Order: sequence, then structure tokens, then C-alpha cells
Amino acid sequence: MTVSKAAVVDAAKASRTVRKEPAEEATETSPLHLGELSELLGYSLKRAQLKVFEDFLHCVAPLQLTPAQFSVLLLLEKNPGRNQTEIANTLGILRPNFVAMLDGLESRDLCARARSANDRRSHILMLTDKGRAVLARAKKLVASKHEARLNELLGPANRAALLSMLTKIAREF
Amino acid sequence: MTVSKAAVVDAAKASRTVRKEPAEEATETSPLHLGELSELLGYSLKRAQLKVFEDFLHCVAPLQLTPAQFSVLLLLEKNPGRNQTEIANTLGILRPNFVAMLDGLESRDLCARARSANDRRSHILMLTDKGRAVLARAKKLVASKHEARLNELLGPANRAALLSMLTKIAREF
DNA sequence: GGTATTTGATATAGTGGATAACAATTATTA
DNA sequence: TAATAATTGTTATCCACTATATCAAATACC
Repeated sequence: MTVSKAAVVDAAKASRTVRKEPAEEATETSPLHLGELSELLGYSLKRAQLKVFEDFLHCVAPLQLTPAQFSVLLLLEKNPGRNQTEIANTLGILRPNFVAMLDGLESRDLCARARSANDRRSHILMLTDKGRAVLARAKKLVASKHEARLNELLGPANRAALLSMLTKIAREF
Repeated sequence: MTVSKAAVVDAAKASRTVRKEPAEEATETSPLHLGELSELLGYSLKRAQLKVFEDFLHCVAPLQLTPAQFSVLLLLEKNPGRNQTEIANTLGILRPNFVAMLDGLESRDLCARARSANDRRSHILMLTDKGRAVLARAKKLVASKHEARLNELLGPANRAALLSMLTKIAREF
């Protein structure tokens, strides 16, 4: 009955797990007016992004992969033999921060560093067999649970239009 | 206020300020294949959000307002007399983290805390005159520089459709 | 051969987000 | 009414992510 506006997270959880804890009342005050906030593209963009990432984490939880880690694995699969700088750059990750990230993936035996024959400074990156297997499972989870849910909410045409505009902003803005 | 110099940032600057620094060469290797990354909605969502926030920062830089601060001022304007918990909750900010944020705004005399008469625990929040003035100027900058640029890139109809879908995801996903 | 650049790495700092706990105050209820 | 629970603002603290400077090793450039 009481619409809990307390936490966005709770609303999300409730949407897939109906729970009826009476303690979740949260003093019923009149809802606030967003005003021009609802016309601010950046605001909706941020809120939507948090929701999507949260759902991604949830869907791929059994594999313990973050969106960033998933993007690295995807990139390694399609671009074998690249070094850390190249992978990090195309993902917008700074090289210093990419080191710890790779350490994590490598310690889980999902990818491996190998010294390049041409340039002994750089590390060639590649997926391990386990990395390929985990990535394959992750793809299935993302497609069947995560993206499918977005498709259901927006419809295929709208989803495509949304993706197109977001890509345009990301590239040309 | 730190105008970062990451790769993404440089690309953005280049899009509005054509510069020809020969040092910006960056070893010309063949571009990497994004693969299914370009079909991942969350990925484009995140990259687009970073771009939009970056441009917001740039457009409203003379007023030294972050997107989060701007959203607080907007909310205070449309909802005078609310307390910290209410404002923080509707913005998805946790109360502990909202304290320092308010400290910053209050120290700049953009808003003020006042003890409530009914409930002496809570602080009633309101814009100061300076806060109203700064907000008015910020709105003009955002509309004329930031949102106008998005409109120019997408077109009014597409922009409206994008906002609609993002809002839907933020609320219903 | 000497200088500059690149690569991976380390250290470090800043920021945003999250939880636990606390005093003061208010609400509940026994 | 007295005792207990809940709420508010706050502090402290932790974690994740981001950003910069710097380094040694290796390579590229004159």
C-alpha cells in the first residue's frame, strides 16, 4: 500500500521479488516535485545507467563478473594479441587502473599476459580456456536475462533506437 | 573542477575545438573491434552518461556546480521546507553522504539549514537569495549550452524519445 | 650513441557510494 | 506515565573507481 520511495534499489528488488515487509513503511509524506529535473537528460541518463548496471550485476552474479570485467573479456575475445594499453584505451580505462583489473582477471585464470616477441615492453593479452568458457556463459546470461528484460520493457524497435542514440552521444557529443 | 585529460576527454574537446597538436598522434595501430560490446546497452549508456556529465561540467563551469549540486538546488527550489532525508532520498543520495554535500552548498551560501518547529530533529532546507540567483544562471547555461547541444545532435523529437525511454528505465526497470 | 618516447607498474590522492554507530528527539506501546 | 522503539542529522570508516606523477625497462628517433 505504502509506496516506498525510500530506496531506488528496493524498488528494483521489489520488481522481481515481491516482498511484504510491513516495516518498510517510511513516513508517508507527499512525494516531491522533480520539476525541471525530469527534463534534464543527464539526470535520467545517470539514473537509468545505475539501474541497468545493477540489473547486469544481478543477472551475471553466478559468474562474479562486473560490467567492466565483462567488457574486457569481450574485447579480448574479439582482439587477441593486443597489449594492455590498447585494450585499456578503447575501454576508456587508464593504464594504471587497468593493472589491478587485469591482476584480478589473471588470478582467476580468465586471461593471461604474455611478453611480446617484437616489443619486450608490452604484454600481449589473451583469454584462457576458462576465460572463454566463462565469457560464453556470461554472454548467455546477459542475453537471456539482462538484455531480454530491457527488450521486454522497451520493445525491440525502441531498444534499437535507444542504443543508436546513446552510441551517437558517446561518439559524437 | 578537475578537467581531466583522459583519452575520452580529449576526444570530446576535439569535437568542439579543432586542434592540431602533432603530439597527439598516439601510435597509429588498427582500431580494435568492439564486437558485441556495441550491442550492450549498458556499455553505451555508461559512455554516453560520462560524455553528458562532462559537457555539463564544462557548460556550467563558471558557476562551479556539479550535476549533483545542480539537482539539489533544483529540488530545493521546487520543494521548499523539506528536510535533508526527503531531499536526499528523492535524489538517491544516502543521508550520510548528503551531509558533506550540504555543507559545501551552505558554506557557499547557496542554501541554508533551519531547525524545524514541529520536529526539532530535522533540518528544513531552503535556497538562499544567492542560491536562487546562481540556480537561475545555471539553468540558462544548461539550457542554452548543454541541452541545446544535445538537441542539435539528436534533433528535438529524438531527444524527447530518448528522455522518455531513459525515464522509463529509471522508473520501471 | 644519446635523447626522447612508450609500456607496464607503483604509489598516491580524490571522489562517490555504502554501512555502522551515536546523541538528540519523537513515536509507540505496555 | 514509563519504557522501548524509531527517526534525524551526523561522524567515522570502508570500498570501488578515477586521476596524476613517477619509475625502470625497452624501444624509437636523430
